[in-house]
Amino acid sequence: MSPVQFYKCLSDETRLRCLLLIEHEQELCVCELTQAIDEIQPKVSRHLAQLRQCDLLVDRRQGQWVFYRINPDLPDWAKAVLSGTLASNQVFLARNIKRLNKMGDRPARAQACC
Amino acid sequence: MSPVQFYKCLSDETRLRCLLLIEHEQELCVCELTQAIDEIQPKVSRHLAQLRQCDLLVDRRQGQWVFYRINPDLPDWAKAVLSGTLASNQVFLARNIKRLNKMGDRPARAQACC
DNA sequence: TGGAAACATATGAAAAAACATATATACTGG
DNA sequence: CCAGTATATATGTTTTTTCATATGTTTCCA
Repeated sequence: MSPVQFYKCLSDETRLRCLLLIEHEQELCVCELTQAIDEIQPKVSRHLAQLRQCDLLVDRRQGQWVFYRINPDLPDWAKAVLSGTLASNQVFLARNIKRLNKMGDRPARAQACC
Repeated sequence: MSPVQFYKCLSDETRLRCLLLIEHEQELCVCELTQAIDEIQPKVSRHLAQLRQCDLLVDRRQGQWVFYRINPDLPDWAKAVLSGTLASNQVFLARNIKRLNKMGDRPARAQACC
């Protein structure tokens, strides 16, 4: 993946918040992200699709939910950018994490399986 | 500086090449960058101005040249992103470094001063 | 069992906003 | 004046957003 394309993905506020929240929580579904960043669902869904198409995220469906997580095959330098950015920008995400934690009825994760 | 704004700066090919070249060389003037990335001067100048306004670069005039370098006051996480990206993307820059090295009549740096 | 209702997510299409570019022109110091 | 650099404007392109709607999944009850 080209570094320009990678940084384009991080250069939108909605996408960056989604990525860092997922980095923080390991795995989140669309409705959790929608709630956490307080945007309408189609907007979130579109940005997630873009991140998936660029191979920054992978998804899995579990029942009615689709869970997204960071693509484990991302190059190390890109993973390091994400974890470093998360570690040094807690303030940027604080409001979103608070909203996520206040959310009721969060879908239960099934174990990865088998 | 907000992480979104920072990554917006890295999300354009011209800007990213300029930044990484400067990271690699410590300091470069507009004409060197113009030569290295093979773009017209106003285009390079405009992107450098943007990087300066966002506090990613600082400049100093020396005679007829303006030299740019990475802003030493950048937060550590941002510096780490730049150096990590440079270290892992040599291929991306190879052509530009070659062009820079083949350039004749490069302006001499005066010592920082005094 | 079948079928509707409720929920989660994705997508098509159109409008709005943001961005990058080229050309021409202006500035600045020697 | 000249070389190097910066800026303004107009233009074209990409990106983002929104609304409406489609698809897929689960629940529940006749």
